[in-house]
Amino acid sequence: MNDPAFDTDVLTQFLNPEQREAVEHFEGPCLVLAGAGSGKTRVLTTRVCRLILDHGVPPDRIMAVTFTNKAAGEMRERIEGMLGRPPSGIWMGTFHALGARILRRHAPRVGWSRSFTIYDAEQTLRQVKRSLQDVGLDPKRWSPKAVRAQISNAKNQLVTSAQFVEDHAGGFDLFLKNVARVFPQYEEALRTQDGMDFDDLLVLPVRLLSTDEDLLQSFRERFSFILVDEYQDTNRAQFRFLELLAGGHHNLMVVGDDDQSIYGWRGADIRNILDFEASFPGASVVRLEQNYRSTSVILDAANRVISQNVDRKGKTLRTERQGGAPIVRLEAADESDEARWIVEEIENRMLENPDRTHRDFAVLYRTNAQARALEDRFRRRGLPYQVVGGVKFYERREIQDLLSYLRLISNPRDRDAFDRAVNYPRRGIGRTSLERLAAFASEHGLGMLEAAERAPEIEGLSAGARRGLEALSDLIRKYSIEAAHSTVGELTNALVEDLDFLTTLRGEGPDGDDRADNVRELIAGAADFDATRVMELEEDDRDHFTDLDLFLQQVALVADVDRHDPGADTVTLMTLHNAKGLEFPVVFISGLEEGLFPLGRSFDDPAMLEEERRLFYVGVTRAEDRLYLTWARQRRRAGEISHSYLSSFVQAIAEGLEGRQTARIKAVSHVSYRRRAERPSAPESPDVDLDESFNQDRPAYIKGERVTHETFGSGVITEITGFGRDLKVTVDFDSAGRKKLLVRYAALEKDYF
DNA sequence: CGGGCCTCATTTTTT
DNA sequence: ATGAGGCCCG
Repeated sequence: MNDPAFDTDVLTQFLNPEQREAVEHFEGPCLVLAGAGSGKTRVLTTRVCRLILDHGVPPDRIMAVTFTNKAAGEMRERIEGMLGRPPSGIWMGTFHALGARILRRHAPRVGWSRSFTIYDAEQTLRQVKRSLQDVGLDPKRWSPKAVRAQISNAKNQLVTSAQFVEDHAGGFDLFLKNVARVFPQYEEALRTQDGMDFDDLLVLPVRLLSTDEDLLQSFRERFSFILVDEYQDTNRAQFRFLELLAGGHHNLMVVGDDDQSIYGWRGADIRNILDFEASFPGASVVRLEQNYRSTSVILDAANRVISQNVDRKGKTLRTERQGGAPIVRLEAADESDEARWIVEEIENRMLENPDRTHRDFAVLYRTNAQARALEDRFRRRGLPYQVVGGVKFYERREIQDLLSYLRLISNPRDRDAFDRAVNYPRRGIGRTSLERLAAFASEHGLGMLEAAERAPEIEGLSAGARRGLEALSDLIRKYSIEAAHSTVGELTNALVEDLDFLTTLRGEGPDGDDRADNVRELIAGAADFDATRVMELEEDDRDHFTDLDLFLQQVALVADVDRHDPGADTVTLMTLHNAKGLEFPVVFISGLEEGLFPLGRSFDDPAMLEEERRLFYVGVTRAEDRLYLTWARQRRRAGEISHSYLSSFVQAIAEGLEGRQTARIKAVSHVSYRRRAERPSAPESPDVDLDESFNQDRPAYIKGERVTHETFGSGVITEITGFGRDLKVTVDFDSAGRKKLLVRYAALEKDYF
């Protein structure tokens, strides 16, 4: 066997003194303030190895919390590489995944079964809607999304529904009063369906650990060493979770960067990291300020940006990579002009430097909606790309439809799954039948599926509906038996055949083939699924869950970034939030316009503006060699064209930028315009009058006039209604027939022939 | 009961 | 512009 001491020397010999100090930290609390690109993953993994090799800590006494499942997987691999064997027994994952894992064992102590279902955002929203209706509130009047946000907020602050009712039921805020009505009903509904929302995965373990002294004790003994990555993005519930687990021994190492705290809107509390030393007295603090990623040009810009923030611990990154290519600031006419330029620039860079491949490039943006214009260009140009996030695979309609069957097989009380499955594919069961079924179910205290099994007893059902319900319940029953001894792959495939799912999809019009492809991808994913890899099961867990249960548990917790494939040779397109923790040789940050980034809503709140600035900082520090900051003078947003000017974030970098313009800008720009666009006198001014050439496409329309539409072709205006931004025209198109169009959306051109 | 048409909101970021 | 959901009619 190897000599452990030798191993550790090898592991630490390339670390700098600060990194080594962190790695060699043994017991007690420790805060590692790790700047971007300072090698914190390396520190974390090396420390885990050192605990195991030098201090003889068994791997199963270690818990490591990461921000994404992917990060957990990578960490596991690196540890395995250093150790020369898999670190079996170590608990590694996101707070949510670890919480779920605890609950998979102990949920019965708080009122759920061990095979509870995890509801994603969509399912949660529909449950909120049902709950609104159940307490007699109109979901059209009280936005289910706002209610959900309020409930989620409360949970992340560890406020129970009872507490919420106490605080708000008698208050003056009508919205909060209504939430106080829905909240308890929502909680109860989830529990009777054996379902949990994401927040429950944090809240319930905390409840479990703070009410069950013996259990807490056993967990504290089990996990003698706890490591947390991305600590700056933890919220109240997560803090409490750590506080409980580390409460006895205080062997807690947290790694984070207050300058990269970007999840305040999700309840993350930057105070967790700023106040760590107060929360855990005697904590040692290590600062990692040596950056191994970026050139000094990029790092200087990053430092300049973040130094404008007040609420921070303060640190300055240094790098040995002096100099570097200048940061390019690009001005484009609109979003497609911007996209076109980015695509061309990537091609040029690749021509110029044959070592560059597509995977070296990333295009980042503030909002998912911006992906569209970019994607458009990439596709047209045939440049390989992958979009991370946006329309999530598991949220696609056809995937949800198919999953609803699997979910129903796994948990027959899943109401949301029932609602979906019963309606798709159509089987002659309509609204009236479902109302009858629901009435029967609540009358007899049954779930919907159980009620469906007793369809023959239900009054007033049509023969067709009765047959349909029986068919559904037979199908689910058949597969429930099947699930006990089949793999998910086999099960899913058989189900798709049985339902004739693919044929149904293909018959649904132009998207049908795409949707069928997605379903096939899901089947392939299910076939690939290897239950033993999802979680290291402990002995008595193995026979407790079916393959299907485990598959669904995993599906519920995968994030978008988890699906990012860094090995694929494609350009990566994603939001700045998703880019956290990643790095690329060449980075484009697009849409750098005041109002978009920073987002307009943050203007009146200094704390929000600081968070936006941290987000920009995160973006800038993703770049290794080259950084591009692009913006467009006008952009379609929410269907409307908005005019804007360069983001104040870019203006703050000021020096050393290489200013460039697209060909289209060069063609129309004049000096007076540019001066105003880059240095606006006041944020509210430069709306409409920026450039005359951009306002010419607002002609007055006249009845009888001929116009051309991009897709409908040529036609004659027959009617004009509304005015201002609601101006509508009715056009008789020569080939497309009569259409009513909103002028501000439809790109109509006057036809002069 | 189901399909088709109309209306409405949507755009901040996500485990 | 686009997608989802609601409403109406066959």
